[in-house]
Amino acid sequence: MGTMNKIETKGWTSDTVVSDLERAIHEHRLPPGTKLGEDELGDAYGISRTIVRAALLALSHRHLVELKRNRGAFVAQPSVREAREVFEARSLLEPRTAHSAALRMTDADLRLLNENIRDEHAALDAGENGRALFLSGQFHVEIARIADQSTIETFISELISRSSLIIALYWRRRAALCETQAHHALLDAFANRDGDAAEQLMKSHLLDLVASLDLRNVSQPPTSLREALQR
Amino acid sequence: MGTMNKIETKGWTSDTVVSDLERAIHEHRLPPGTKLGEDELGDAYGISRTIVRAALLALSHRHLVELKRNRGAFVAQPSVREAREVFEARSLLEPRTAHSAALRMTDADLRLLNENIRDEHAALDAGENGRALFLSGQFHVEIARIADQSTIETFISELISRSSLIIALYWRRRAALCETQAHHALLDAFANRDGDAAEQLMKSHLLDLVASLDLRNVSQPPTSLREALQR
DNA sequence: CGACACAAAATCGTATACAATCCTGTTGCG
DNA sequence: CGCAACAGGATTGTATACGATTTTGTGTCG
Repeated sequence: MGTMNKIETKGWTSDTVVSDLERAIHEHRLPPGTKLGEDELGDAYGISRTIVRAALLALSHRHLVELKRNRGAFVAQPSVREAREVFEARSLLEPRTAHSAALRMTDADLRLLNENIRDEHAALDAGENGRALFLSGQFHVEIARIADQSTIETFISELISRSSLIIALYWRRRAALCETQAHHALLDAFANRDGDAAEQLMKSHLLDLVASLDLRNVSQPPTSLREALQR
Repeated sequence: MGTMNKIETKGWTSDTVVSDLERAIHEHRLPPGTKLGEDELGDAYGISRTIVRAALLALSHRHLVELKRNRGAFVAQPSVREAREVFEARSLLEPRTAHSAALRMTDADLRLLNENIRDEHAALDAGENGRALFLSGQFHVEIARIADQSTIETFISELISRSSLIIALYWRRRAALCETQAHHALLDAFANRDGDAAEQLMKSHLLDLVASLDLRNVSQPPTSLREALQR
């Protein structure tokens, strides 16, 4: 367990490390609370701590990693409070953005979204739950891209990644097919260029998501004895 | 002009440097396009380039600074496109947030907002336009704080700072008193705990702001010959 | 005189060295 | 035997050194 293979693809820059780590976090290969040692990451990617620190700094600005002074970097563990805030922000941004996207939707965009849903289904069938979760998030980011709002896209992208952490911590049900259903309904609205329908569907989709979480405040700060054994 | 005094307050950490620079940018003491040399900043604050780079990285993540590889860091110059996007994002976030804030408003909050408006007016009278602009932005951030949504507050705070850059680049009118008027109207709605009114006022306030900008696409990429002499 | 080539200076990119802090295991004392 | 003090090791924080790239200045040739 102490060994960590080197990723010999070479050419790792700060940004690519960020993308790689973000994806690993998003796919739950790096669960909340995981320690991200600087030397360890440096060895893994074959780069010095300088680049690693820049990457960790970037991830901390996106609230995916928590930096504790003189203690190190850890995959973030969003609180119940933070979870509610993230979905509140999403509910302000995503419905209206879906509306805009529906009006700008091209056939190529529709094909892309369709492929996304197909891949997600395939991943689920193959038991690759992490990849499915990632693709599910990409669906939402893609909508912001189609809406042609890169600033909002940046925000949504961050919120999606944080949502993945929230799901890792607070997911209740195990039935995961509700996701693809909602996305399929959205796709129909997009195909019809029906902005109002898309907006409404996105709104209820987000409500369903929150409802599928267990956000009761019970045992909120249980992570008191130094993060409850780091996990 | 080549001299730069050292800021001898000591105890500069990465975050405090970020705050200091962000405020300077927000107040237009550092106009868009200004070069932020690493050695220069390091000397100014009495810290090494390591900390400076961390600060510049943070500012670049907030889109207040643009990093050009092997060229250096520059105060960002938002494009017309980006300007529209920023205000689109604000129009999605701020009205509903103002609604929430109105319902949670305490008397202490009202006093704070009132003081803010008073200070802004005083700054304007004293000819401190930069400080007035900063306070004007703080008004909006404060609303998000009162709404008790720190995630949204972070987004709005970034958008406000970026708006300051946009104003520096695209401001049209010189009459600046429209600002305090709108804020005063909002304060009234807050005092009445009237969420709907606050939401509506915020929405039109943002529309007024956009209307006061000159966002015609004419001469959009005039900054072609290496940023048109860096300014 | 103008254009190109080359050299020098300045600035950024990355790695590494050293200091500071924290964690852990051990020792000594009550 | 239990607890506190201390020492060793590990990890992060910061500064600095060095290499890479860009910019700028200079000289030569057409």
